[in-house]
Amino acid sequence: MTDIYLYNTKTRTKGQQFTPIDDKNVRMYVCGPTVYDRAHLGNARPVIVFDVLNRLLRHVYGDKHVTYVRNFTDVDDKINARAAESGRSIGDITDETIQWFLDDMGAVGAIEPCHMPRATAYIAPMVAMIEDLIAKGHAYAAEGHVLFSVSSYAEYGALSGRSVDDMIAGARVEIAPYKRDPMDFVLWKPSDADTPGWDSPWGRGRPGWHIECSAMAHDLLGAQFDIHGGGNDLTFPHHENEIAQSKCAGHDFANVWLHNEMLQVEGKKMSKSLGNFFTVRDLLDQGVSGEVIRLVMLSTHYRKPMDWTETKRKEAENTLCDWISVLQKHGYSAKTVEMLKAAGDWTADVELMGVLGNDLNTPGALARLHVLSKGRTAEALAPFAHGLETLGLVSDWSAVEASASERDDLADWIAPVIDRLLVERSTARADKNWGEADRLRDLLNASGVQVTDIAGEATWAQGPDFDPSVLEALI
RNA sequence: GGCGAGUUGGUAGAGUGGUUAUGCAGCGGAUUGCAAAUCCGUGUACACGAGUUCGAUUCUCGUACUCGCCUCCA
Repeated sequence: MTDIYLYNTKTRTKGQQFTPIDDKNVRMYVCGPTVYDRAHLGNARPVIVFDVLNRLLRHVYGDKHVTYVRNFTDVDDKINARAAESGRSIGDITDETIQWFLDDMGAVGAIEPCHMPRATAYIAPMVAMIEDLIAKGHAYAAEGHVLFSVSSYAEYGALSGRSVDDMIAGARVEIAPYKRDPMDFVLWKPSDADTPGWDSPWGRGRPGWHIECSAMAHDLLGAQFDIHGGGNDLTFPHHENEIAQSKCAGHDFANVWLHNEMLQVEGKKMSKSLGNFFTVRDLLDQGVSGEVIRLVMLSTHYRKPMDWTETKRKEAENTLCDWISVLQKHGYSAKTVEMLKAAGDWTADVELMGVLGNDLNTPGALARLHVLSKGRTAEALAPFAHGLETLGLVSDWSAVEASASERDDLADWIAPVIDRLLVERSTARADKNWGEADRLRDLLNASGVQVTDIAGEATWAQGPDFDPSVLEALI
């Protein structure tokens, strides 16, 4: 069995081996998106990171023994603003955005979590939790708001390593007349007639952001669960506040906290003002495949800042192309994989899984894949193929087979023309007319056709720059 | 100001108290009519200073620089 070690933000160490509370039901909660717009590339990082962890946990504990929850925050002032400016209903916007998110994340190979709760479906548990916090003296109502009293929780700041005194000195906190303490944060806030609201003991209103995750995690995973994940920008205040709420409500909450580092683009923070802001959908539309996006993401460890660059995109495209062609050469298809499974040859590479289990060392796992890809037979390549599938880089083996024969999709005139040119070249070569032979080869290369000579036999394949119009112009 | 992370060879990027990361690029070789493709081989690396140690890129402390968060942006 693969041992798993995870860096726990709470203890700031990789520490001891991961041991689930219940190995028949390993539970993980990851903060999902606020649904008001297309997911940008940075949004994809935690999705992919925790998808890898989900796959690893399933590998180790079994598909049936992992519960993965990722929420949708579908009540938020940004959504309200988007609705107001577009004139569309909030429901329309959130429904559409959720579908976009699922499509885009599916494209980068993310398996859907077991549960994807919407915050608006959990208002009642949130209200109940807030009432409980008030009853226990950790929260108070004021002017239609309910606030969490930070001073009532002695360990506030433990996750992020901050002290309340320091933060107040920093003075970047919102001062409001209804707050007893500037650090107190909102659990419930009043809604006017134009904003979505639900009836509550404190009047019509809507929940604060932090209480959503506490309530949904509790409802779906129980008072104590194994892993809580998210981007490291959420460490404070979001996760700190979740912990305060849940602990004060009497829940043990998450054992292990994981945070991925941020994503940059060409060395700079992705931002609209720098003009380097783009969504996952933008890349897909440009023809960058989801697998390529995923491979680039996996090439940097999740706890380090990752830089998205054009160079990396290109390299990932080449690597993926090489890997797939290795498998195609050995006739990989859905049937091949089935046969390997039947023969008991569909096994994980122990070293690869070990590397992955060591705090999700995906760059190390990719290095191992490079080594495994040197296998000489279909059987010898099984751990390689298995590894590709485990990392989510290949999900459909019949597609691998299909792309090997995509020559069939070319226009009818192309293949015969290329074949004729190759025959002419063979004749020239037989006559030792090297000038003519090379002219024909250069012509094919110029149009992006790869000519490969093996044992005197010439074959061809479309290169990445294949352009039939160049071929047409040259003949 | 507070908190945290990082600094590895041309480049990307792992890792380790003494032993080959890996990819790309480069160089050499096999192969080829010449190439391409493929295969094999190959590197001068661990910011700086001090300390611990038989031995540190790897541990400790300090310095410099970079970056992130503290603004309900993952």
